[in-house]
Amino acid sequence: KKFHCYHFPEWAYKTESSPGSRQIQLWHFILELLQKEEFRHVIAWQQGEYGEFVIKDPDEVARLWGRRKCKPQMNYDKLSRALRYLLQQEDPAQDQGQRFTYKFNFNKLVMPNYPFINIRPNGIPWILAKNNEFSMEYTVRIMRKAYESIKIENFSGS
DNA sequence: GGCGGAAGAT
DNA sequence: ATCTTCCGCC
Repeated sequence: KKFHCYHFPEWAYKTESSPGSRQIQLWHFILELLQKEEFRHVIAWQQGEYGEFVIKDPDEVARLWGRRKCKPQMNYDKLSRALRYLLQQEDPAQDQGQRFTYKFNFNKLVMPNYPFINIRPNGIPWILAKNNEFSMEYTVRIMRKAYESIKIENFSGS
């Protein structure tokens, strides 16, 4: 059976890419679950638009989130409220989704958290080359590499 | 189930 | 700022 999944760059899944030493952020936690095979019955990428995912077991996702944040009273009602805040923030014009489905906007949500990319207030990214000097060419090369790993890939499996 | 205002926590 | 909690409304 063929299905597709969304490839986000590896670094996006890593805990270290969560900004600073702050607490785990919701988008990052969701991405973590999405990445792991063992949670595919709980949450999974959805076919459709890029970044779309379905929560198959709302209670379980809420339980895991609550455990991670040490909030034993967490439930899907509260989790979904947080998700609504999160996704509204990245795309206020987002349509009301289907049941249990949400959509990440990778560029707006995850890209600003790329650990090596600095974003100026004007939105222009920059990366320092190894000699500690700014190079637009280097910046563009790294950005392109990051974007290339963002693609939909077909593969076989169960 | 899903939405979003309002207030509270960190 | 990023949720958490609570809740009325559809």
